[in-house]
Amino acid sequence: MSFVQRTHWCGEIRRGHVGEEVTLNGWVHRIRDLGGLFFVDLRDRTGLVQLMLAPEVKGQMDLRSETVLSVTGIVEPRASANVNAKLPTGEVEVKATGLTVLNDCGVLPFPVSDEDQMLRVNEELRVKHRYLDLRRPSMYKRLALRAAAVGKLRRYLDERGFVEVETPIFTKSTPEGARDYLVPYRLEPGHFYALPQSPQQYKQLLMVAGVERYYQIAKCFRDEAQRADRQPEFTQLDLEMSFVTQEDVLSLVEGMTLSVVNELIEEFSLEKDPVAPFTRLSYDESMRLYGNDKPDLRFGLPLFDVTEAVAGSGFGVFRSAVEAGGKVRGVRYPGGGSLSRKEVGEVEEFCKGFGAKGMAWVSVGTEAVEGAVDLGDGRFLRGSAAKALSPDEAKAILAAAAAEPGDLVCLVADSWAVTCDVLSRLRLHVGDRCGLRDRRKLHFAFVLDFPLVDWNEEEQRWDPTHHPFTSPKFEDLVYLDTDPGRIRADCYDVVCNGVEWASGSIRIHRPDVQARMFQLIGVGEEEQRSRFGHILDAFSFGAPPHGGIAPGIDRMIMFLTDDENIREVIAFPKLGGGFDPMMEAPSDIDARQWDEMGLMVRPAPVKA
RNA sequence: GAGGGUGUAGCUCAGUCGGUUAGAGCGUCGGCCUGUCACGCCGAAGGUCGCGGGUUCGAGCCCCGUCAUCCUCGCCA
Repeated sequence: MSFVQRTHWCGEIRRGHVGEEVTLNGWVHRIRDLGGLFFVDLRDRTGLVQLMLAPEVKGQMDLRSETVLSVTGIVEPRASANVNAKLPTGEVEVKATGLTVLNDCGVLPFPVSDEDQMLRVNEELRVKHRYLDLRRPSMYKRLALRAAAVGKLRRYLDERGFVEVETPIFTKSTPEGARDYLVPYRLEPGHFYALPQSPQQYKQLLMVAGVERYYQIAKCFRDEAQRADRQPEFTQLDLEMSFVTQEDVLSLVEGMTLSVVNELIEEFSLEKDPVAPFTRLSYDESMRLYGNDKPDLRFGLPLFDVTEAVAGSGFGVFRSAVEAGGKVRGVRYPGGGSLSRKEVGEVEEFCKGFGAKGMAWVSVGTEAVEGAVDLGDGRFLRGSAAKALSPDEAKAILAAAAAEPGDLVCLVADSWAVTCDVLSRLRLHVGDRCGLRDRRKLHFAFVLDFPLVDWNEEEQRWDPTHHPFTSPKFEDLVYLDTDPGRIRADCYDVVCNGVEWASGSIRIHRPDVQARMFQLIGVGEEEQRSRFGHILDAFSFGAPPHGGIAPGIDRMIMFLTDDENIREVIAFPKLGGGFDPMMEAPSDIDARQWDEMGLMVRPAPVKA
């Protein structure tokens, strides 16, 4: 079928086009039928323009939402009273002279033209009819933003001598980390390919291959439970460099991020402040000040530690925690002193929900209200711990917390790990409640010097924190036999606003160091051969020193769009169980395919 | 694997203490309307109250089970 093709885009028609004949192609966004006059907002991917159809032009044609049109007409100015200030094209309209319906549209499953209502429409329905959902300008903008982001990343790296290399999707299972997605191998039933959880080994092999600077926009596959920010397949900017130090990798990724993100903020008019150079902090600092390895640095409220000050306290909860080798740490809740008992109870319940045995609290005021303890310096203390603490202890806590009158000071006494976990979450919770997590800010930071290994209590062994090829810091190798937990790695994360964005490391390139690493994490020679033989072989042929990093593309877009759900930034996402309601995948296969693959399904085990 | 929320018209939701024929807005269909832009006005159609079982004289509502979905914990080197 032939049709008249567009001479202009809907969204670009302006006063300057008045008098011109234009042809537009697009979808009917919305209709206003006044009987003798018929208005259509015509939409293409660039925007909307109003068409005015006289009765003789419109005729008996059946126009409804999402009908596909080719329209020819004259651009006319609107009378000042009729200007629509909400539209960039609102000063003009196109008076149609010719109109062709290119395709009709059925009754829609949801209101495509109403962005407000679409915010509440059931997700499953949106994903099932994704091709309609993506017609919305806000969704198209996400696709365009993502494409621009990937394009800029590629350009940035191309200009710096990186080579984009594709690595296989059909690869080998490495039973570690996440569950693999498996693909049956027809020629040898019982053998399977695995889809890559990341191209980690390939990129290191490319360094052995002398590529020196590699990157890839890489799909990664992990068969694990879903979360708001996790999909079974997701995209990373995977990159690796040879003959580099940690500093080289960091400065590259920082420069790239600043350049690309700031250009996107500008070009897409995103409601974000320009991104500043990255903050740097060590893993230890991060745990001490924020309780986790992905701090939200948009606000302060660092955790504080009063273990020393309350070690001999009359407050039994604190004393016994310290005697058991634990810590007493806390976080300040600005203005929390005005919370009711019930509200403070809710904060305590929040803490208990993450494993705290309880939460002690004090609040400080300047008036001698009933039940308050006089600190003798014009300040008065209330709270669950107020009476049990000595004035010196109380003052030490207030000083450590930097508490001002009116603040609530929340304290948790427990093991180091529990205080970190509970207080890091409480800090974010307080940040939310106090409105400190500013949507305009993107605060990027490097977290450095992660431990090389951590102790796996269940298995009674050391596990790699990152992966077995991560290089230890040379100067820390002296702890290898005496205190492996103290060895730091040349390993780094980029975090943004409390979310892990990128993770990378300098890799081990010396066989003797690699052998000691395997020894430390309890991987014997036989297991090394079977699981890592190919890469160890490769390293024996002159592997250069190398390292890399892999930022998440989906999350990068989420930062920029303020989406809290990763589905919003993926064209065709899957639902919670990994199900795609549009394609109806995964699906059964036909009998012949079962047969060809040499597969059968075992009956489900009977539940106990 | 565990916990919580949701499930009523095409969409978004209301539905009182368990009690008459399950409602509203939007959309759809029909009619009217020459300056609308969330057009307006009049009218109509449209329901397996997720599914199965139970309690009850009577269940959208209570109970048990189940399915789907969302969020969280665990998990994700």
